[in-house]
Amino acid sequence: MDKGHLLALDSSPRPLAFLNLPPFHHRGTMSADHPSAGGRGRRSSVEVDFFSDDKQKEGAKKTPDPPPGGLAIKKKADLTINLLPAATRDDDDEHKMQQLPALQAELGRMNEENQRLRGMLAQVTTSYQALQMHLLALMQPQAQHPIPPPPPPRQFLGLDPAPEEPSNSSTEVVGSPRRSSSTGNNKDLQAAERSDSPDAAGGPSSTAGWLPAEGRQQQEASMRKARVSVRALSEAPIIADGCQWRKYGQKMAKGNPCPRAYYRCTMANACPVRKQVQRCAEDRSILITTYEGTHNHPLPPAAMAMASTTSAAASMLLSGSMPSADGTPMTSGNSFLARAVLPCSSSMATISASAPFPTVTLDLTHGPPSAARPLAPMTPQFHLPQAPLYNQSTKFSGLHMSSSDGTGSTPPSAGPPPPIRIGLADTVSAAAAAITADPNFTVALAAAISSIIGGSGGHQQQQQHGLQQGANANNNNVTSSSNNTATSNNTNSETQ
DNA sequence: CGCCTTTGACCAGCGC
DNA sequence: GCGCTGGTCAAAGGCG
Repeated sequence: MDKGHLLALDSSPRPLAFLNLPPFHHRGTMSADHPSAGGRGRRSSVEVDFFSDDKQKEGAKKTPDPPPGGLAIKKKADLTINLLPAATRDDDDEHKMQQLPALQAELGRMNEENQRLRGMLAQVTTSYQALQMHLLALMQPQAQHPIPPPPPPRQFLGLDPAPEEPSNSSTEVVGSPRRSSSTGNNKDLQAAERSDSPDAAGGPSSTAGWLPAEGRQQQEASMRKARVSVRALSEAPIIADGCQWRKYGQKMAKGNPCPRAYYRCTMANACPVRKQVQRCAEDRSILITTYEGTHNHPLPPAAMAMASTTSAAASMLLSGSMPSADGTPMTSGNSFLARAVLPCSSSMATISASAPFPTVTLDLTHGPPSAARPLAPMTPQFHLPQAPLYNQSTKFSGLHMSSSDGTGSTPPSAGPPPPIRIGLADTVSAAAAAITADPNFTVALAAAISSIIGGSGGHQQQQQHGLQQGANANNNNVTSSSNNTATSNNTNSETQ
């Protein structure tokens, strides 16, 4: 791991905190549109401190004793800029003095950039919340509904940004799932489960609890269940995501020689969460796992990584995929924002606008987009120390939107609808989820940010906060618990 | 004995 | 209406 490439002499074992942005930072490209850039900053560095809170402390620790009476370039500047051997010698003061103004100016610019990025992050967070509120408003079609009651606080993780308790809900069951439940001994339960799943657990109906029945019907008719499909390189028959799953069926899907296995969560009695596991027909090393529904029970820490990731993805989908009449999801605003934040992304998240199940596909199988490529060697894989989620050669890449068939079996680039960009806030959510899954995602984030400097910056914890505020307001314990080790994955079935 | 997987059958949606 | 397909059920059997 060539940390030096990225960490800018930060030898601490902490997750990425300094982002050694591409050269344009040092050329002032980033500052071109920033009138305030230029040489006022005191504490400055070529490092862009996305995580300044920690970093400021760290920086203070690292440089407890600034050079006495000497150069104004202190602290982190020494760490990153004074790499020239000549500049480190006392007898080369003249050289230092020559460099000083330029260095100061550069440091100032960097500081400004840092501040600006932090400001952008705040804006992103704010925008996300605003978008989410806007989404909620949009989800009330012509219903002069009073201010919706806030979703009940939950500790559960799932695909629903704000799900409601699935059980003992007195609200009528509205909207029909993709198909009515079949007959059978347990069909009533199944029907109730399915009805609850979209209503209470399924993302699209997450807000249905407080929507008028008509509005809910419309909403469900348009959005139904949200799905999150994860494509990961894995030799294992199944992705260990920390949950307990029970296989209840297996089918041969059309167009894929590999069977599709159906699992349901068994961590709680009536947990509506299900997942499908299938190998990619084109590349059998790729395991496609599609999640559907929301857990109605607390999750072990190991499961929270995936849950938060899928939750964020579902949120991304739901908040950006309010289908229009022609089924086109995503508002133009979202698209614009997404373009702003992830122009470099190419293949991380895809969204399927196709009914009946809007689906987000997280493609963890590709290398990083070109913009992040220089950083790629830093994080070839996303190992999740506390959870086995991504420890199966899972790779992360960029974010982008396209269409798939909703089953997760279609490659992200496939599908008739044109690529759709995800919303900025959703991107933040997804990014935050990924960060939750693995701190190394900051590398990719850094690359994304650095490549689109006019777009967004990020503070890891703030993004996580944003995720938890928006993508899943209920999984506040994701971050804190993600450090715990849990090996509760008892999934041992095989797809093939 | 309980939990799980396997697997054939069944049902519903959808397209023709 | 029919066939295809996806999704689910449930009996049977395996395993610890």
